[in-house]
Amino acid sequence: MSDGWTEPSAGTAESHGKYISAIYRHMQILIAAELAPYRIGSGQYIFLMAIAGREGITQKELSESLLIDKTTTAKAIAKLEAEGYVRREANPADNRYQLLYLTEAGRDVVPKVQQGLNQVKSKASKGISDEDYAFMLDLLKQVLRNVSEHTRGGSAN
Amino acid sequence: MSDGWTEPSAGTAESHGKYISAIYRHMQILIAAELAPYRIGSGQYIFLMAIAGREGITQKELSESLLIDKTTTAKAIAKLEAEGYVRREANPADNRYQLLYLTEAGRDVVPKVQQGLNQVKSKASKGISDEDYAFMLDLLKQVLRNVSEHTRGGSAN
DNA sequence: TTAGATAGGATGTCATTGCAACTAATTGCA
DNA sequence: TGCAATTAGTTGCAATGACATCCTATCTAA
Repeated sequence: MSDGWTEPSAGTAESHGKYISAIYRHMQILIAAELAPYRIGSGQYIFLMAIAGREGITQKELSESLLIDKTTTAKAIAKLEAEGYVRREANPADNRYQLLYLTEAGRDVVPKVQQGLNQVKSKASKGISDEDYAFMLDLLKQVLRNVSEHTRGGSAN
Repeated sequence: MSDGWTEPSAGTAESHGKYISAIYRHMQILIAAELAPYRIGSGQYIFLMAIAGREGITQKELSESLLIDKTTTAKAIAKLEAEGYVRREANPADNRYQLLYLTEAGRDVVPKVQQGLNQVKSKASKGISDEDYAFMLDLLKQVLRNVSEHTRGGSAN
């Protein structure tokens, strides 16, 4: 649709990449600002919420379900642990891995983080109907499936 | 709906954030791999294409139209210049501005980069009809408008 | 039992990106 | 005219995140 550069039939036209990237960067800023009071960065909240959703999860499982590199996971968990929100517990049956649990402070902060995330979500989805929003999520899921198939971290790391 | 954690009416339910972030990260990887032969990273291609779309643009204008911080722009342009794809020219009327142009090598590489981006786009949009894709883009644009309103870089940097 | 394979993690390095603070050039107002 | 404010761009620093590589613990097979 005329952006300056060409557009032969299907393939060259406007791509989601530009918007995905811009939205991602702005969301990072909004979330970081929202969670700064709890000393939780935009790179950690997703792990905190995932652990809240299933205590006793391992780093490997986190990496797989969030499609994030395991070393990134390791560093984020280390930060959450340093802040006192997450606790590691060696699995007595297999000392190679450690089970992740929330601390008291972690359990206290999770609802606040959830609220902050809701703030950001409601800002971001203003002017979009629930149906349209749900439809967009479905399409984004399809895109994610497509792109994660083509990268190393597609299913594991 | 239903991911493990709560969902009081509208606000807590599944959010685009998770998908945006995962798609962004995987796209970065795909694009970097696609453009590696030309020594153009995932952080530079968007500037190259924007300059191709309007030669003589300034860094300020790039930052505004791409919604990217001006310091990020400065660094990306420096890399493109170091690779010999972009050339800076001082504006004689106002020495604060530098006008950006493609070099010969830049003009040569642009179609190849466009092709690489098309590759990535077609991988990413597999299984999505043109209509649905266009609809998704519209929704993403709305989300971007929403989030960019709330950050410093909303209109400028 | 022990060598090799496997798996969870940790560490070092690099690219992308944003913010604070700075420089240099231009503009505007007294 | 002259100095303060504005504007374009740069530099230093920090956070996010991926990849390569290494360490250690566990498991498998000879």
